[in-house]
Amino acid sequence: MKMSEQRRTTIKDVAEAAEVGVATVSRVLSGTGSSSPATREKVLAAAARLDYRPSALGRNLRRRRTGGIGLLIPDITDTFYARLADGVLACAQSAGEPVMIGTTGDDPEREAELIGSLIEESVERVIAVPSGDGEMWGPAFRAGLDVVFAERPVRGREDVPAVVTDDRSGVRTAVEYLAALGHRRVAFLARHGQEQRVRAFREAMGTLALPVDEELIVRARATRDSAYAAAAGLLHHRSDLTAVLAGGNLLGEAAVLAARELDVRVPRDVSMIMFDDVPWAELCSPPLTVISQPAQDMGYRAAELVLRQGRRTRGVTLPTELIVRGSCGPRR
Amino acid sequence: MKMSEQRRTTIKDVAEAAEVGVATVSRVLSGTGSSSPATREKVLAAAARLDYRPSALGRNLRRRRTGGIGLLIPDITDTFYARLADGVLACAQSAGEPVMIGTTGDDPEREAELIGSLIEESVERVIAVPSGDGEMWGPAFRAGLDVVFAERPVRGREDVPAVVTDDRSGVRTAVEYLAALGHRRVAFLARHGQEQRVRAFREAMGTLALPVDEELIVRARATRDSAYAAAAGLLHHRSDLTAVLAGGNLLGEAAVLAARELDVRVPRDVSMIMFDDVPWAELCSPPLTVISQPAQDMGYRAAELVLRQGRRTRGVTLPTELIVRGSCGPRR
DNA sequence: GCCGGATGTGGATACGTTTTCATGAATCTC
DNA sequence: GAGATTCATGAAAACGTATCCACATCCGGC
Repeated sequence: MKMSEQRRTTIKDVAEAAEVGVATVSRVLSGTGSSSPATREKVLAAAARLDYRPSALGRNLRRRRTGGIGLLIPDITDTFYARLADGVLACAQSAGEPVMIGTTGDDPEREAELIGSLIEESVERVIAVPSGDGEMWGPAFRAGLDVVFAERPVRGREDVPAVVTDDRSGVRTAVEYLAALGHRRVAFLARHGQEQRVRAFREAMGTLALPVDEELIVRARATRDSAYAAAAGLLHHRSDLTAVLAGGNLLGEAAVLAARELDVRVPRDVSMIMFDDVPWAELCSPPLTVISQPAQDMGYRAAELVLRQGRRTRGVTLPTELIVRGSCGPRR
Repeated sequence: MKMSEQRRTTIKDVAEAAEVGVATVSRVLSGTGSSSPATREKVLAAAARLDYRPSALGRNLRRRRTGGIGLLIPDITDTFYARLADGVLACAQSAGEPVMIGTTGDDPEREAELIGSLIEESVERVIAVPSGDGEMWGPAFRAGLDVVFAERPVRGREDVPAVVTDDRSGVRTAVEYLAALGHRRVAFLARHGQEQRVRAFREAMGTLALPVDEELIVRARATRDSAYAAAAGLLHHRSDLTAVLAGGNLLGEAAVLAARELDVRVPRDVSMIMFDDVPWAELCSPPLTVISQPAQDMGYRAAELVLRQGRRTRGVTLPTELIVRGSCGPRR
């Protein structure tokens, strides 16, 4: 609702009330330069009395940059990205920095639009889960943005710091765990863009001398429908598989759902293991064995990186952890 | 990463390139006022050639307001609020408006800080799930913000439009459903701040001539730990109850978890019904019967309201829907 | 007691845009 | 065809801040 428009108190008002110049007020309030204790006191008192809040608008224009950080994620509804965003917010808010958020839906075009929007707003610091390839980001770098990638790097942009999970180690742990249970026909349910994990999967299978059947590597788009279709197709047509590794919580959800729908019993008929630990993994029956990823931490670290972009910094790789619950059993 | 600083192309550059005044450029580009087709053409060509993007900074300062909308939610990790945020983002992005997001953790103090931050940034339009009472919002109204509340209204601020679910109808539907199954000892697991639903619960029970036992109305804070403690306490100490109504998905999750932990079988020992439909409700066993709320729609509607705040508008109440799955059975 | 440096201060400017206002040209009206 | 009206246009002002620069004051050192 709208109230009466009353002119906002500006730095000028404070200057008059404190009987000093605006420059002095600015210096005192921003802590730059020097000022005598007496005037400092006067200014502070006047500012408090008038309930003065400096306008970010004026400051931004003068500094030619908007404070705060921009955050671009594919889907806020996916708990993984929600936790990532939560980490970013935790760090940003404790630093008093506002956060501008946008969802790309994993669509490079929308990503490009959002990047443009950030440039227009002169947001200089951006954390993004990139969906497009390097060229979407050309304008961003040309505009001088400080970018940190999260979850995935962008090939061809290795110079941009990225905070990612240790995909190779995570996948290897999962595959080794399944192999130890006797599984040989392992399927990988991946999202488009998870090529890193697919490569790691092939590598891990190879290392353990397990057969890599390319038909058991299925890709889906980042929607529930697409994930379900992929999972159902896999379970329906490939009855020789004995274990499924899902590349993310959406894929895992789809796999559990499809298994139930097709009367495939877990873990008796097929074992299941999923990337990303989520609250419902404990709720479904049997509880899901997962490779947990520190999503919130990932966001927090990315925010730290982008906030102190002073010194040249390389990316961070965060560890995964195998959490054994009840969805994997010995090969039938 | 940081690239070389090159002066951003301004409206002045475009004016020179097009051999017109800056005022004309502004008019053409913003579509205000009138201009001859010839000059319009020249300006557009020059702008395109220079790849000009108007700076939101300058515009904001001139207009004395930041575009876009501020969004304040308790917890982005709670899928309900994530879906709400998703709705807001969907509407805002299709209108080309940036969104500044903040999480309050249901803490009035943090909420007040975030409100202050929004005022400082001159964000004029705000959608909020309020945690504090009316007085937190005093400064916001004094600063002339356009506020729309979501999910919950604020008592004492009935003049502020609010987009809420039809709590009374939702609760009544749930209670009637349970009553029809023969349940009489029904517990309500509520979050602090859900007093509206608690009142509706008492009312519905009364209408059906069921006993209202205040000890069966339990409140928790908005964290998983608190929710679990409340649910476990309820199931542990009150073995005479035969049905539990959870006021939100966090509470429902806790109830399912606690029931499993305490070997309480659903629905044989106790029936369960939960506010808010979430993906995992279908995954757990038995699948959870829920009162679904249109969370994403709620966000979208709130965004619509706050964007066309031209004419005085009242709030919106959205309907709920009972989705029967497998977690409710006849009274044992 | 004069000079050089340090220190505190305020006037003025710039940031990039939108909008008001005045001006000149073009079109219309009777 | 003269006056009235519309139309397109650009110069200039404003938005609120940070910072450069010049000035004034004060101090210690010789």
